[in-house]
Amino acid sequence: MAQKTSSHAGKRLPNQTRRRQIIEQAIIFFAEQGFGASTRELAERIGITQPLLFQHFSTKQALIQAIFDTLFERMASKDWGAMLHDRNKDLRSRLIDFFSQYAAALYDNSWIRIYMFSGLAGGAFNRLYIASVTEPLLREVAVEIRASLGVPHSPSDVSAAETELLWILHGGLYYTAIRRHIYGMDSPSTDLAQVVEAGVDSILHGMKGLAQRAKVPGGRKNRRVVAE
Amino acid sequence: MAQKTSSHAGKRLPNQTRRRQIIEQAIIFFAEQGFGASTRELAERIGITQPLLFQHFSTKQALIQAIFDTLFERMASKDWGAMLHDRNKDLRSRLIDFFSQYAAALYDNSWIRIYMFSGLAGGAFNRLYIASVTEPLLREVAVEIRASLGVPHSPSDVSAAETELLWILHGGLYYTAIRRHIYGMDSPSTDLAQVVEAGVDSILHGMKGLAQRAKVPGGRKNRRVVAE
DNA sequence: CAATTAACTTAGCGTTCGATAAGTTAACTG
DNA sequence: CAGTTAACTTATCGAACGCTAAGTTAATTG
Repeated sequence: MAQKTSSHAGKRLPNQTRRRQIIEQAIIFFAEQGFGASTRELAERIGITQPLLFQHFSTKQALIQAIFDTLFERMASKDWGAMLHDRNKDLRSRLIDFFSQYAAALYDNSWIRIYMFSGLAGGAFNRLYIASVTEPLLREVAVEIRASLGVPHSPSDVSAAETELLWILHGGLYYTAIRRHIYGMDSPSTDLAQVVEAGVDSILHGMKGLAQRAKVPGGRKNRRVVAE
Repeated sequence: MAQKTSSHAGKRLPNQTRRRQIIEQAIIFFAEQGFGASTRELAERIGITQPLLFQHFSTKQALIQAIFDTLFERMASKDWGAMLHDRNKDLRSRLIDFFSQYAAALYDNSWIRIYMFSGLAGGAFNRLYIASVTEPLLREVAVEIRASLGVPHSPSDVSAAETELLWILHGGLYYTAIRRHIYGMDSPSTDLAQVVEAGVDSILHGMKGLAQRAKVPGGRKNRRVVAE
């Protein structure tokens, strides 16, 4: 009764081709509906019957795992680091470029919604991604900033406070994308580039403060002062 | 097998008391499991039978709506604005206090998880909350910062770019909480207060920059009064 | 204490879910 | 072109879902 969504009708596809097609459509489908959505509706959208899904993936969870593997591979294989180390450009331009492109990729291709669904489900996917992609990238950023400030800039020199500050920028851009594309709030008057620019400038100043403060041993651990 | 979570066993409760108990437990339960979780398991956790839920809420969706109403009321009734306008403290202290407490409240009481589930489900809850709570608060923050910079500081003077910069800080803190409490990544070496402090300092600098360079031509809604 | 009310339970309905088994047919091969 | 393989469908199972109807029992009232 239901008709296929694919370009031409019920062709038989080689095993691996069909498998890849299922994964690609499942990424889009589960990103929209969440992992609780039914395999029947997914199959209908692909234009196949539901039991065929289980000939390529033993369980629904196995299909979801294949989605994670695919997305992880896709994001981890990109080379954002190169953009950061291009010394032909000044640091500020490099950072703006890096964060602009990284922020754009974060939303693209259903990544952000799958990522949020996964985090809420409690699996290890997010921790794996953060530990092996995001954290190293932010550390590279911190190293570049420290280098341009003329302070020691081996990876071990980066303080936790500096990393956290970069996490604020990263998370802020992340949340900006969520607000626009998940919550459906459009901020019409500013574009992403402008936001990234202002964010990078702010964080650059903050990093400078942290780096200088770190030189002084026993730096300021000020508690809030409610004074008078 | 499962025993009631309440203090003492199967007492009969007056209508409104039971209703409130169900809502409170449902907040915790759905925050953990998502709205796809079953009403049977919720009932078991409360220590009642499942059909009793439907004597207080006509449908599962009605219960979820009651959760939204309760959480919205709880968050919107707090008076964070007062903290911002306390001129006995300097601006920086006020901002650090404000963002510290707001960030703490964001995670507390299952708020952040319910909020994320809701956003992904596509309802109007998040847009409503942002428009009536978050946006006004950030605008108040921007007004206070502009006031301390000696530039025009009526609410209409706040540019979109300034709001977006504050959104980065807000989103960054939000995402920090997510990372710690949803993804289960603990950043042991820094506490939230220190992160807020660094973030506020960075954003204060960024806001100063934006306010000064505000008369860039080509801006859409930028009717800037600043002369220079 | 008997009668009434209201809180709560027991039993079960129709539907949808993930998953399986068996049968069908398109595509390849010699 | 017959035979084999592999891609795909039909039909269905048991479990879990939201929700309902009818009965039971604790608390209240005169």
